[in-house]
Amino acid sequence: MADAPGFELPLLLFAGFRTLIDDLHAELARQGHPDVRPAFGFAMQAIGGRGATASELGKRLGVSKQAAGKTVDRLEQLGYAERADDPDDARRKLVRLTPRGIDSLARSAAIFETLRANWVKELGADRVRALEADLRTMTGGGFRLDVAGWFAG
Amino acid sequence: MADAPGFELPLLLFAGFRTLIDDLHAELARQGHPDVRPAFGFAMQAIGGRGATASELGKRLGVSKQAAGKTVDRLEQLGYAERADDPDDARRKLVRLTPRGIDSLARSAAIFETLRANWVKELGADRVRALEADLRTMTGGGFRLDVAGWFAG
DNA sequence: TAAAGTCGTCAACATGGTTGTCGAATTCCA
DNA sequence: TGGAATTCGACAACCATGTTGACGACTTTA
Repeated sequence: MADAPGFELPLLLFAGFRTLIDDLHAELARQGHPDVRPAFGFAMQAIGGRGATASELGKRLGVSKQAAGKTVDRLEQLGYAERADDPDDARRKLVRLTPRGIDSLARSAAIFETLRANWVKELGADRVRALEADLRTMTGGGFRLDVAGWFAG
Repeated sequence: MADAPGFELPLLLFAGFRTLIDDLHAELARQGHPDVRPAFGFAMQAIGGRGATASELGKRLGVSKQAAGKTVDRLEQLGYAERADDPDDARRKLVRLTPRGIDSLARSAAIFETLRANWVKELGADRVRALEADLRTMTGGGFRLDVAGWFAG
């Protein structure tokens, strides 16, 4: 059997990514978080449990502080994050996840475990481990969390 | 060694996709196509050698005909596509790739072969074939060509 | 031939990215 | 210690891309 054409490799990788993210959000919606968009999950992950300022968030996501601020606006509006004044530095405003935001992150982590377990059941643990190892080799393991802007430019 | 946490799997898949697409566009830029954005490559692929109407393009990309029309505007503006009246149906306008558009597609195909060959050199042909086969298993092989809108919603 | 459907476009809007600017607050250093 | 440099968050203007809704022009169909 001939090798697959080269252009299939990126499409397959994206299809895998997309399948996992779509499954995650379908299950999140079922568990009470129908408003979480993929972009929000990435942003909340970047905010983390200890909170972050808009500038820090921008650096972590690879976007400008202004763009990060807009994302925070959106998260605040949906009840997943809130802003609080920093008592030590009056310029800063600390963005923190609300209990609802933390809940969605915890559920996401659990769902990702389930989804990976599905892959293991389907492909076998060795193949999944090999797939992860190979991708780590080819990508250097540096995770960039910005997605939307990168594609459209 | 413990298994990787579940959330790494999608990040690794996306990192692999992104690495390939970034490498493609770096090389495309070197070969005289610095203006091609990832989204344009997908759109041109969807237009194909025989051309398409804006409505068809929208269906293939999974977006509205209006959004497809805007993408065509952009491709036209950059010299990668052109619109022509359909002699058989005065409502329709056929979008066709210009020679420059066709050139960028041909170069993309060649570059993807080179990139896959790099993966084979690094990982071995068996591992790359296994990776492709596993991803085909988990995704059903249905390629969706819309990317940008899906993520941000 | 009249009604229904399709095609492309325009308009209005949402989202999310960019750069530039700015006042306020903090840090640095001579 | 006090002025200069830096940093933070916000505002504005702009671009790119998506959405719906509407509409005129043109088929297709009943």
